[in-house]
Amino acid sequence: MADVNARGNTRELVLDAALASFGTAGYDGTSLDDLAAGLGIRKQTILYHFVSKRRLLDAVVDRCAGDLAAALEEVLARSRAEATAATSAGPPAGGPSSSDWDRVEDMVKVVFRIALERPVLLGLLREVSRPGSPGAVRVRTHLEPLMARARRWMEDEMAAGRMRRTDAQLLLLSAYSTVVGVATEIEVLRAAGVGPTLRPVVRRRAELLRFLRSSLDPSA
Amino acid sequence: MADVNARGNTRELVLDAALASFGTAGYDGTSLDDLAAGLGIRKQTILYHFVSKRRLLDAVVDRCAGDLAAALEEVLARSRAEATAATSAGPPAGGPSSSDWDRVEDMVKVVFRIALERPVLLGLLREVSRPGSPGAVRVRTHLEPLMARARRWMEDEMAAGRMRRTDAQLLLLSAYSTVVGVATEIEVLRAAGVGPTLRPVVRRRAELLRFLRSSLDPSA
DNA sequence: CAGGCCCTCTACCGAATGGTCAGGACAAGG
DNA sequence: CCTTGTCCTGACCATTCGGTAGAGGGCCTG
Repeated sequence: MADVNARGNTRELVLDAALASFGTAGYDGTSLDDLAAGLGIRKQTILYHFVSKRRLLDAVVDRCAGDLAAALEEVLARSRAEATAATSAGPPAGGPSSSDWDRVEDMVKVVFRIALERPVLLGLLREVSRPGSPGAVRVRTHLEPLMARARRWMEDEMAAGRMRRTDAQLLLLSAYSTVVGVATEIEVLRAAGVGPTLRPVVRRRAELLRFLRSSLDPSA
Repeated sequence: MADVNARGNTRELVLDAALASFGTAGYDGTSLDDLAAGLGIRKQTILYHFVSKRRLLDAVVDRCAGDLAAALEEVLARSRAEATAATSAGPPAGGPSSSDWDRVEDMVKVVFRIALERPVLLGLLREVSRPGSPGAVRVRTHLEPLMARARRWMEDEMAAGRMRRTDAQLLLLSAYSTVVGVATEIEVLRAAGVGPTLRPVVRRRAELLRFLRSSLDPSA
């Protein structure tokens, strides 16, 4: 159909379409022929850029994970800058863990914002988080370093008394599955005819933040 | 493999295996040949009992929905009996809506118990709640009457002032997607190597109950 | 024993799928 | 002009899939 191909960006177009299809129809439910037809292209072109269907999925996962990691990295850097600015401005004894909490909150917020702005991304995550799914290992290798890093940071903060003691990994996994669960919720709502309502998503976010706060805030 | 076929229950065996496979590998990811091979049976035997793959999915959905409906019906009947017993024992002006709330709580509890005892059932629900999935319409036709009934009941209670006024449908859908989301959470946890921990599920249940209470309890 | 009936099997089919191979279009550069 | 490399395509292939046709066997009833 709309083969608006300005030369050279075929790869990107394929990645976009593949993300959408994998996220909605699933990996098995996506055929390379259909994917190509939707782009006004032949299947062999897809196989030229990405050697196999499996590698195409890997590429899609890689790009999404890259986007996510970049967004997190950015908010992390910004948050860190603000934190140092605040601590250099005021005395370090001002608020013991408020900047920690702000950072956590910022992370949650940016993740939810991405989830809302690019729902297909959540669809892919949901699809790929099924055990045994191809690409499950791929997404794990992407997420594991992030998780490990967050976990180390949290455990450091706990050791320093700026966070309450809890099972950091379980907390992180809980937060993760909340976000993935939002994908389900959006789909359920849409299937029930309810339009893209913001309320439930906001509620989930508030729920997650409250849960995190009650688990982490030392003054609770 | 273990073709322990005591004659006559082939149908049930197929239904069990199909539920497990549909719930984990998905509809597209399930092949009739594999399904049959796992039962020490030929694919044509499956097609004899269930005319087509699609109808097999329908049958699986039907049975699951039947089980769920039966469990709900049972707890509903029991709860109703207790309610009438309580109101006949004490004066009707005793507690205005406490039995209402008990009923809601019982329903939530029984659903979560089923979710824990038969996780495959949740897997199927998760798989089938994807829009465009075959069987999505089937599960909708099963769930819609239940939903409509619950909604009417809630709206009656609201009109009578025994429940707080809210969007009943949105509330029900939120509860529904919470339950489906539990499936995701369990899978995520298992994929991360965390054993079948009870805690997060219990936490979700508490969260849902709190949300429902805060939305419905008139004394809040 | 005959004749259904229920259940399962072997054999086969057409369609679709992921993937291979050789080659065409075309721009860059010698 | 010819070569070279990039990008894309048509023709083809092997496999797998869901589904059909028909035969055979156990079993109950007449």
